[in-house]
Amino acid sequence: MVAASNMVEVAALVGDTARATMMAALMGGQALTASELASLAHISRSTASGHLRKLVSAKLLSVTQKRRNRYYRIASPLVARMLESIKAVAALETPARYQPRSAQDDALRFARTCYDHLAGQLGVAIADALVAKKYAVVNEESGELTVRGKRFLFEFGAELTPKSGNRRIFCRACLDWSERRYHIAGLVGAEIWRRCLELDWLTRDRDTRVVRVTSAGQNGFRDIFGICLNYNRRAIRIE
Amino acid sequence: MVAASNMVEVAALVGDTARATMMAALMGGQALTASELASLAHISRSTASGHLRKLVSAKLLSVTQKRRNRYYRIASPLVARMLESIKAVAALETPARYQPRSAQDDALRFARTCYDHLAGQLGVAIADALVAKKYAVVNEESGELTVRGKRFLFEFGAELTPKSGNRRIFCRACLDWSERRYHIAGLVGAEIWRRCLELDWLTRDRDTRVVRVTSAGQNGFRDIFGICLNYNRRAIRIE
DNA sequence: GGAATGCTTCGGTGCTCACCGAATCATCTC
DNA sequence: GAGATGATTCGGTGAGCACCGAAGCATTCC
Repeated sequence: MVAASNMVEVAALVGDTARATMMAALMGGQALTASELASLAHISRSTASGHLRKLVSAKLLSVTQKRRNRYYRIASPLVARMLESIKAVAALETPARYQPRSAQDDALRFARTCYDHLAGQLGVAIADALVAKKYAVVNEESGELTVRGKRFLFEFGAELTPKSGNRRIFCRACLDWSERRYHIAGLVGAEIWRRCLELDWLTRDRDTRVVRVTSAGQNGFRDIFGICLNYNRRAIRIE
Repeated sequence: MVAASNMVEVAALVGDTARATMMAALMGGQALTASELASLAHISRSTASGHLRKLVSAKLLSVTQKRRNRYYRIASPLVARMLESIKAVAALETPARYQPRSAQDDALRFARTCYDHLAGQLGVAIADALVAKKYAVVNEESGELTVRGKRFLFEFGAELTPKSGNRRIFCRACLDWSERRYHIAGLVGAEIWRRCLELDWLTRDRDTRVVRVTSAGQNGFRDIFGICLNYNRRAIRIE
């Protein structure tokens, strides 16, 4: 019924431990360099390079050159969805030993770091809240702060004046893998994250990118951002 | 972030031409024998047997023994969804050459044969219509006709008296792959299909399992079954 | 019981592909 | 320009696995 040829190629690309490990590492939405991916997958740089070339030419990954490094990332939400669906089938195979593991996944979905800013449900909720209050405009691959938004974040304690000589992008929309919606990156995103840590609203897990909300954060997000967090149920409501 | 091991195994299983061909052949929801699958994939029976054993033990396929034959089928909707998502990614890879192919897929989704009865949106709509009018009870892996349902189908022209010595299942629910809902199989399903052909409501495509609705069928399904077909948009509404 | 059919197991062959190290290319720093 | 860093290309090696035919097992028909 189907032209299976391409399907086979795609599945075969995922069906290798080294490649799958690299793609799994990229599932958080972060971009990583070839060397980082090589060491994560425990293979030599040359081998990794070959794998990455195949993955890019099959459009499973995309690559952007930045300075001397080449950053690889998942090419599209479609690819992420595919990897998730494969994972879902794989989870069926093993009886029930991986349930605790999935709790970790849930935590990652709830709140995690992406580079130097927040992602997951919490990251998306913050972006939504800023948009709802007309503090920001966030659409496909671009983001902007309104004047009122700049004042709001200044009062919140974010330092939004770019350091001299720093060409960093001010505000950018970053597609959230697990939510398939946008959260805020760039200097604005980084400063929100920094300030949340400073205020003890959030803490990081050791060795993972999981972010946890303190009770101070629970109150703070509700009072300042109008975001109601229910960590147990992983539900987020914007008032 | 993920235990990639099983994911790799699953993807590697799909990442082989022979296995993928066999699974693609099963995507219609039909069950096929080992020999049929072997010849479809152009491999020897022994090779096919090995592949099928792996696919079953990985729970991608399930197998049921019936008489001398072993019938293989897709193990769960989750697996079907995974294969679809892989196909979706594979379709991205090639520019736009496979668009016409997808029209064929749409036609299969709309109406197709499954063994000797109807499947696809049309098959599911008929099952829904019979349930809505309390002519049938259809739930997981079982189906039943009410007394009024038997009268209705008798008046429709279906011959529901089983031939003597025939142990065929009378009415059975059959999970529709593309719709993820049930359509009606067994003698009842076969007779509905036979009568629709007899009335010239439906025609088959040559060499495929695609079923097309004639204008007589368009009227008939609306007047007798209360099913409104809009083939262009592939939408089905039950009045 | 004997023949036919459907499927699986076994042993052996050959090809594909993941892997590495060394060399090369490209970019950035001093 | 020299040196450092990041990434790729190339040639060669080894292991895994798809494949087949022959033989064996199970079921059904005569």
